[in-house]
Amino acid sequence: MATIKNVARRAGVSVGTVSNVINGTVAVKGPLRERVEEAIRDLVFHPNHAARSLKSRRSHTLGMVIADITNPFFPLMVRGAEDAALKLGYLLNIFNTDDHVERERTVFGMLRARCVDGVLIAAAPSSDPPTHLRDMMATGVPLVCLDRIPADLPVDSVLVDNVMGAAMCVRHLIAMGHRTIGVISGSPRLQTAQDRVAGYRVALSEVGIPFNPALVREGDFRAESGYLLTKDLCLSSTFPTALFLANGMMGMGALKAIQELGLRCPQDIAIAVFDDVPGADIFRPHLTVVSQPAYQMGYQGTELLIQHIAGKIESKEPVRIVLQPELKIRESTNGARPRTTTGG
Amino acid sequence: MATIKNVARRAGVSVGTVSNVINGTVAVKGPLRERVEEAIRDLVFHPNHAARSLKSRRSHTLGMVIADITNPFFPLMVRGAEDAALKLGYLLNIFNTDDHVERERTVFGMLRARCVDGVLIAAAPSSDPPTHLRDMMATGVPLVCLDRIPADLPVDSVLVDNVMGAAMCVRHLIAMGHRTIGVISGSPRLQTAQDRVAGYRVALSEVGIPFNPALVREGDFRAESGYLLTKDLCLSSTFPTALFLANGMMGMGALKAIQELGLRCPQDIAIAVFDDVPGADIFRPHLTVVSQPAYQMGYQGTELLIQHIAGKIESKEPVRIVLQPELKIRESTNGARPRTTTGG
DNA sequence: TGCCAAATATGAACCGATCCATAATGTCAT
DNA sequence: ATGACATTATGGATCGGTTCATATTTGGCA
Repeated sequence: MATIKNVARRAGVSVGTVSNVINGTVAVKGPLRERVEEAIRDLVFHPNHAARSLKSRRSHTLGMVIADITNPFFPLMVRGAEDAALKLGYLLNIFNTDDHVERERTVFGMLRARCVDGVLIAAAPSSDPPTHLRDMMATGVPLVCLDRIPADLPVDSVLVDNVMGAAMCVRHLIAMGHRTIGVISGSPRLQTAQDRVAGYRVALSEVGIPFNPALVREGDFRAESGYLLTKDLCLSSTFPTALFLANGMMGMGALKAIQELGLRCPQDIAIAVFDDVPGADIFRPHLTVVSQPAYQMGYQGTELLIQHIAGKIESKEPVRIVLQPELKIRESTNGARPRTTTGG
Repeated sequence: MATIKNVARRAGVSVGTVSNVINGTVAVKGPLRERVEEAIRDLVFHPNHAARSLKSRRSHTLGMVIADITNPFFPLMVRGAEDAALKLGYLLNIFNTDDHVERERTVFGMLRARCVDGVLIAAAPSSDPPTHLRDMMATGVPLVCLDRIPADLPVDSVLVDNVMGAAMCVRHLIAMGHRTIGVISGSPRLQTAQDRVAGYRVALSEVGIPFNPALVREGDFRAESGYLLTKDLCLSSTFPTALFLANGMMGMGALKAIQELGLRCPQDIAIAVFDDVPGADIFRPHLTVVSQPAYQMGYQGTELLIQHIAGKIESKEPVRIVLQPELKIRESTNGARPRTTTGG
């Protein structure tokens, strides 16, 4: 591997000059510059990253901490973050924690040893105070939280407006004439799940429909629970004409349940889902969803983080970027009025 | 951040001794060792990674080059690689190239600058000779190819036995009594696609069924082509009783086509698919598949790479690990004999 | 033409580890 | 007690960049 000294010798200049050409710290002009650039090309010189970050104390590397890349929500987010990072000259180190706080702590130790310039994290839900996040920030390493914010931590974040997304879904169902709308939520320990139920209630109250606890089921964001609870709800006495599922996997489960119950969708029961699902465009009926801008979340989170690193943000207040989900109306809510209104 | 000098001063020893304690290069004994360890703990000392790799010329970092993390095949592979890397004290840098050879070249430049100790790559298909791979190897950076091997390159690799997997699928269909078996393949430019058709032919020839070109359709590994070609094949004069789809996305498309044609699966037509698909366990009929050990591929590829880095492999011959796919018999081929045999 | 300030190039110190030649210490036989 | 040898600790050179104080060149003006 060619070093900066080789380049300097070949170009007949000092190492300092080569460094200046590379970094543009000081303008190097005319023939000198050309000779240096030629030498760099001839020797296929790549500045040694270790040497560079040793002296400059910046690694041009970001840490990204997520639960699990095999969870279909994360690849898009990671891709967005990576595209932004690469565009701005940074590189991403990805770590899976499976939502274990202990793994998070371990990972943070590594990030520190590697001198990452900043950290993106979709933090694990935890009742403990997030001391490792706080410590990292105290060390002066900028942090951006994606999707979830730990309680009581003044930190930059990029979020989806879960309340709004859920409300968009339910408003749409209401606009289609539904009045008896069931909801299958996630664990109330997750802020995300709480917000989506809140959005459901907002939409109902806007048009004066009273909240009916008998129409609510608490799931766990997995297909199986969507399947079981949809059956449960459809076989109960308060039979809904429409269903709002708080996440995509449960939406798939609901679809399966409805098929097995011999119900037609949307004629017998309409379905709207929070979160798009791979394969949703293959099976009938195509699901009406609000889709989360996961790619955007990764991309904008990374931009924000790098702005902080570059010191381009002076505000002492934590920055919060709230992204709007997008309602995609498809077959599962469309083309039929509810039974109770028109007889479907 | 504490440095090794701080630790040395605090423990009242030389920096060399601290280094020896950390790396175990030379055994440091008794009270000295204890004092050093205590100082390390007190100062929460993490050796600076940049300094370390500058001097030692090893970064304990691997590059991983894939097409696109949002393609559902890759997350499992990445997760496998990451788990193996972390276990062995390495860290993974992931790069998406979208299968563009030019991006691959750019990425290889970065990998070089970062002094990665080795590279895992699921190489983009290309007609050009893979000079960047060759150059990287010539520089002494070990390389392991995953899933696909560039032609004419003697390189370590971990592969799935595509011929065998396809043959397993088709043998199973034959065992269920089918004789007229259609195949929807991928682009013949992909070795993978070629191999899967080869496996199809192997299974047929084993039992003396002649190969019938009229039963073959060339798809492109996307759901849409599976959908269109399944309709095409089912409406053609050589109506198959069973179908082998060369990848998962096309399998989803086939399922949709069959539903729309009003055919029952497996009674009217059986389906077997290469490659598992997310959501395959939700929709009926559940698809019979051979699933690729993507996690294993990442994990074992990384182990192999690190063995090479550690110089534990002396053989000059490239190592090739061939993983066997697993046949998962589910509803789409089960529980019914083909029409032509039993009248279904 | 000569002088001074501004602009530009130089090279040595430095970042924080590793590693090796050398020094110091310890062990044992004589 | 002493020399010979093995064992262990030391400290300085080194990796390849960046950076800044200093040296050199350039250009404008009297």
